[in-house]
Amino acid sequence: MNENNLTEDEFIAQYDMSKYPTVAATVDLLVFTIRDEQLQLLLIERGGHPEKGKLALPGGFVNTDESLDEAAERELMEETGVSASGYLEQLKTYGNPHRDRRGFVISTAYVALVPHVADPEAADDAAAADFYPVSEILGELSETLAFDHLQIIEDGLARVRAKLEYAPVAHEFIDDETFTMSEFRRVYEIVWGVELLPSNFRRKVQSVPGMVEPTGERRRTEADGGRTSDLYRAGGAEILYPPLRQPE
Amino acid sequence: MNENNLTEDEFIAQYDMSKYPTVAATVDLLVFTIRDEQLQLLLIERGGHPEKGKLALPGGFVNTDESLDEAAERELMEETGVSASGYLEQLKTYGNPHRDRRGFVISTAYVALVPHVADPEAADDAAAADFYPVSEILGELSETLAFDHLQIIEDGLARVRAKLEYAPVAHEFIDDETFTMSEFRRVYEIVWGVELLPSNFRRKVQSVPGMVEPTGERRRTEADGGRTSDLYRAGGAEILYPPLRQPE
DNA sequence: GTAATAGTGTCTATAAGACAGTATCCG
DNA sequence: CGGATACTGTCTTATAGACACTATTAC
Repeated sequence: MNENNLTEDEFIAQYDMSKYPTVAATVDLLVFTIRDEQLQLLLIERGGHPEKGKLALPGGFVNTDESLDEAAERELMEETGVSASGYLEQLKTYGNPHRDRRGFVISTAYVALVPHVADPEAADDAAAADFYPVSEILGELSETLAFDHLQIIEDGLARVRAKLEYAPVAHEFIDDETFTMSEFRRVYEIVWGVELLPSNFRRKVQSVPGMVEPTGERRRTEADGGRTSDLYRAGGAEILYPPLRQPE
Repeated sequence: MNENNLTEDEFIAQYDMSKYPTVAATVDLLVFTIRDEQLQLLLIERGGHPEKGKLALPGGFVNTDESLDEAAERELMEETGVSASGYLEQLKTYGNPHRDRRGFVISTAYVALVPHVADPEAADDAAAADFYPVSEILGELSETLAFDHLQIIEDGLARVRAKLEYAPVAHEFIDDETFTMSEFRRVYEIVWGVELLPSNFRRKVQSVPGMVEPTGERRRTEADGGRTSDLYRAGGAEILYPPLRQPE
C-alpha cells in the first residue's frame, strides 16, 4: 500500500469503493396501531416477484442521498400519510445473504406506533396495503408471510411490549392529544394482552414522574351512564422510572 | 411492468439488482472487557485514510457469502481470538450517507462481552489494537475518535448497562467458569459504576430463578485473611425475572 | 488474639396486588 | 331510583435498602 504517501483528499479522490462487495439497502416498516380493540400491523400483499401474493412488511430501497432514518420516515409517510413526529425507532437489521432471492439485500426494520389512521391506499407498486390483527398474523396468517418477515414481526412485537414498560409511548396509539385513564389503560391491556386493575394502574401511572399530567378538563364517554372522567396529556418524561412492569 | 407474465424463476433470472442503489456493508465491533477493575473497550488506531491516526472501532466489510452475524463473528475472532460462543449481539445500524467520506457505507455495530483475553496483535492492516478504559474514551479521548464512533460507543455502553439488568451476561466478563459472589458483584459495580451492598446483592441474585447455581466448591482469594467463599456457575435462565435494577 | 473477607438475619421503607367503598353520570 | 363508569382508600404481600451480626481464614 502506498496510500500513506497521499493526503486524505488525494486518497479519497482515487478511492474506488466498487472493489468492495456492495449490497442493496432497504428499510422495512412495522406500523403498529390499535383498531377494534386489537393490536394491528400494516402489511402489503406483494404484487410482483419474488414472493408474489404473499404478505410482507411495507418498505423499499434506501436512496443514496438519505440516511436510514430518513428512508424510514419517507416510507412511513408514503404508506400511511403519517409524519414521523410520533414514534419511529430502528429495530434491527436483517442481513442473511439468502433471505431474498434477488441478491444480497440487507433490510433495516423500523417500528412505528400510529393512531387510527385512514385505510391506506394501494401504493404505486400495486400492492394492496391493509392492517391485520397481530394475533392473526402470528397465527393462521403466519404461513403466508414473505421472506423472513415473520421473524421480524416477532422481534418487533417484543420490542413494542418492552418499550411500553420504560418509555412514554403508549399515547402514540391514541387519536386525541388528551385521553382518559381508561383509554390509556386499554392501550397497555391490548398491547400486553392482559387485564389490569384500574386503581392500581392509575396509582402507578400517576406516581411515575412526567408520565402524564392532568389537563384539568373532564369528558364523558359515549356510554349510557357513568361518571365523567379526568383528562390527561402525555408528560415530559423521556424514560419511565420506575418502569411499569408487565405482569409475568 | 410485464413481470406478471413471468414465473418467479424467470423473473429472478432477468433481474438486474444493479439498477437499485447499492452500498458498502460493514460491521463494527464493540468488544467490552474488564481489566484493572475498569470497563475497557477495544479500539484500533487507524493506519490509513480516511481518519488516519484516529481511534476507531475494529471492523470490516461484510463478504457476500456471509450474514451480518457471521461477519461479526469472523471479525471478533480475527481481532481477539475469542470465539463468539459467548455474548455477541447486534446493537444498531448506522447509515448516514455522510458518515464515511469514501461513499455510502452503512455499518452494523455489534456488542461483544469477553473475559480478560491476551493483548491483541496488530491486525494485518497495520492498525494497532488496544483496550482503553471506557471512562477515558468518553472523556479525554473522545475528540480523537473516528467517524461517528463516539455515538456508537455511547449507545453500546447504554446497551451493556441495561443488558445486565435483565439478561444473564455478567459472567461473560469472568475468566473462569466458576466465580465467587464477590467477583460476580464486582462486574455489576464496574459496569454500572456504583457500589452495591454485598448482602442485598447476594439475596437478589439467589432469588432470581436460574441466574446462578452453587457448585458446592469453595475457594480462597489471594488476600491475607478472609473466609473461603462459595463458588457459583451461571444458571440456565435466558432472561432474569424479576430483573436486577440499576440504582437510580 | 486481630484484621480481613464471606455469609446470615432482621428491621424498615417502598412498591405492587386485591378489593371495598365513594362519587358522578344517564335514563 | 338502578345501572354503569370513574375515582379513592386501605389492607396485605412482595421486594429492596440499610446494617448488625456470625463464620472462616491468614498471620
